[in-house]
Amino acid sequence: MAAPRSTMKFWKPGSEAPGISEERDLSSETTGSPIIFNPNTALSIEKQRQKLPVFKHRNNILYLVESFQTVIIVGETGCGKTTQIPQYLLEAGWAAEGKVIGVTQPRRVAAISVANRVAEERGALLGHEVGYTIRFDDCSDPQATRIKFLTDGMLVREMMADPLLKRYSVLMLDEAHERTLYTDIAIGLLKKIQKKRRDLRVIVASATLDAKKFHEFFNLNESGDPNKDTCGILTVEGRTFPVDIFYTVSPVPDYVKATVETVMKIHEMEDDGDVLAFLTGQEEVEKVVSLLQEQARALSRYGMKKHLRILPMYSGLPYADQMKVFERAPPTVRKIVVATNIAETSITINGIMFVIDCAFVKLRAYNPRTAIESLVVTPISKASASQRAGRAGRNRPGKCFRLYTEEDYEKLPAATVPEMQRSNLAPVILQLKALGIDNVLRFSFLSPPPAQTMVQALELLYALGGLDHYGRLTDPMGVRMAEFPLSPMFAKMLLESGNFGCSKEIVTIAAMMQIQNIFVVPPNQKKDAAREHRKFAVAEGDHLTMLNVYEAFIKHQKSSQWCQEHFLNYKGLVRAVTVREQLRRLMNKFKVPRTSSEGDPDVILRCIVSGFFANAARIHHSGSYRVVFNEVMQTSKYYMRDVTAVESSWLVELAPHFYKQAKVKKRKKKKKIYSTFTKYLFTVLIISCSLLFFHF
DNA sequence: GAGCACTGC
Repeated sequence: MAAPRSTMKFWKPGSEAPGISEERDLSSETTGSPIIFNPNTALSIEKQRQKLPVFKHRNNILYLVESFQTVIIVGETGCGKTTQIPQYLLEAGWAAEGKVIGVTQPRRVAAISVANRVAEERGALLGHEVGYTIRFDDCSDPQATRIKFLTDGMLVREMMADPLLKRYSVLMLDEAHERTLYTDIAIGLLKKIQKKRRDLRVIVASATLDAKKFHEFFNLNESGDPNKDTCGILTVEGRTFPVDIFYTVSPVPDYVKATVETVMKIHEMEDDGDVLAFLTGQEEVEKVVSLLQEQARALSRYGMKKHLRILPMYSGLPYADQMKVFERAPPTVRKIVVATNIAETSITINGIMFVIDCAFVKLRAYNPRTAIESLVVTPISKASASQRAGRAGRNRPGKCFRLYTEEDYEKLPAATVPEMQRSNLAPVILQLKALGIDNVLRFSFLSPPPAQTMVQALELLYALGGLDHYGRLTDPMGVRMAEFPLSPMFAKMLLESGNFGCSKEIVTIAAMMQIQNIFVVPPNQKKDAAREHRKFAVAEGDHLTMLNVYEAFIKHQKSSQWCQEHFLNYKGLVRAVTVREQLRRLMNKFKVPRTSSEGDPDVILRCIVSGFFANAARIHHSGSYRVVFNEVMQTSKYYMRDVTAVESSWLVELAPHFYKQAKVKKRKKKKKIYSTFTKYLFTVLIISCSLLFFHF
């Protein structure tokens, strides 16, 4: 038998431009050397700063910020915009008289690492002149901090206390092209603030593709005379290496198999360099990893000099396993990272020279008709394809193998649909209302969401009691709901828990439901893990099961050893403790009585229904058995996440207007509530939950 | 009978 050979055929289009990536090199910023105060180091930091491409544009940037209310910076990867522009502004006096220069990031780690880097460049201790603010971690000083990095979600929160953001002279929205929910909210709100605060400057850092859209959005000049524009654009070239793009000769029938074959082909034909393969989910990643391990074993039997180290990467992977992808492989080993979309923007792995792109991604989608959010495998956008390719050119020239034809590439949409247009908007609308936006339908959205989704959200908020029938925020219920850093259903459940006599338990359940992957299932220990997990399971459902897990964790002194023995996510549980504390503080603020159900599950379940009544499903034709759920996931089938069985009479009792409405209106309306579930009744019936066992 | 892209407050 010969060593396995690949049959994958690729070709490289003659005119294809190298892959362009829009992202900053986060890893080099995080691994920057520690601060050493000697003149040589200071000099070298200064020299390093001057070598960055953005330095040439320093005066121009300052001129633009002086002249325009908004400046769009098209900053390519590695140009230094994130770390340098705030410092230029500081040096030019934009942080005088106690004002602050704010820079937002979509992700927490990015906010921390960039703040670290800038503090280091200025020879400052983090948290003084340069600081950051993320949830649970405020490393800034209200008096001393001049440059503040924060998550965009945090900026929106700050607007609740300071609607005109008076402390800030300049706000820079970094990575705006990613179009996360909170970046888009911040953008809309900043435009509104700018009309009242002519002195406030906004800098939007974006990729080429979106620059024009941002410009049109922020430009308040209606005269047609470009001299009166209030928004300017500047492009700063980046510093990346060229990436050769290869397409398959013909369409690929199975990208999982094709990924394996392409990895082997690279290993066989190409020079040294690590490989990064993109797939859509955990299952595909593990499948490819195990197929590759088989192939690698076969290869080693033939005495190949170079070995393969195959590593999976997805967010549900235990932390220690995730860290393995960042370890440098010895020269005799080629590292193969098989990852989900986490590797597209959230993490950067050094040393990648080859990228394999399957052309798909799992994205959240929202169906306003059924009010169901789901995860759907979708073709990626051209912007995404280019971002993936760019992952091969960070340290030296690289190659990207696309598992699709050039013709199919041309058919991909230019950009991914912004999150704002594919999410449940109830949390967004509650926030906007709390920020004083009365007419949310007329809010200046950069990309307006579907009207039906807005109406759906308004209806839900009304049913929860957060809005009155004029659509105004209710006081106190709506006002308080908006203050919780949770979705409105959770907030309602928490605020009602005192009345039900179970606030102690409910606050734990709410905190636990914010943590993903509480239960760890290592692929090679599935049975052991399931056995341990079953010990926590209760018949009532997932919510009480999670309560069990949390209470056991506390009982065992939050021991990481204990977590390991029971296949529980230690870091997740520690986070649940912190989240719980924050929620508890808010509940104290709103004087929600501290009560305990003292072991009676019914009050807890009724309280859950008071928040989640809109997420009710019947799981049997007889209609006698009902569940409430947290989320619905659509993969190959529909799955519900975090399910608990409830009495159907509770739904009518605890949400009379919601369920009466369904009865009074025509049959059509009634159908609307249930039909989505009855279709796949059997799926829901059998595979609906993580630990709950239904006995039929 | 056995699944879950990725963030964020």
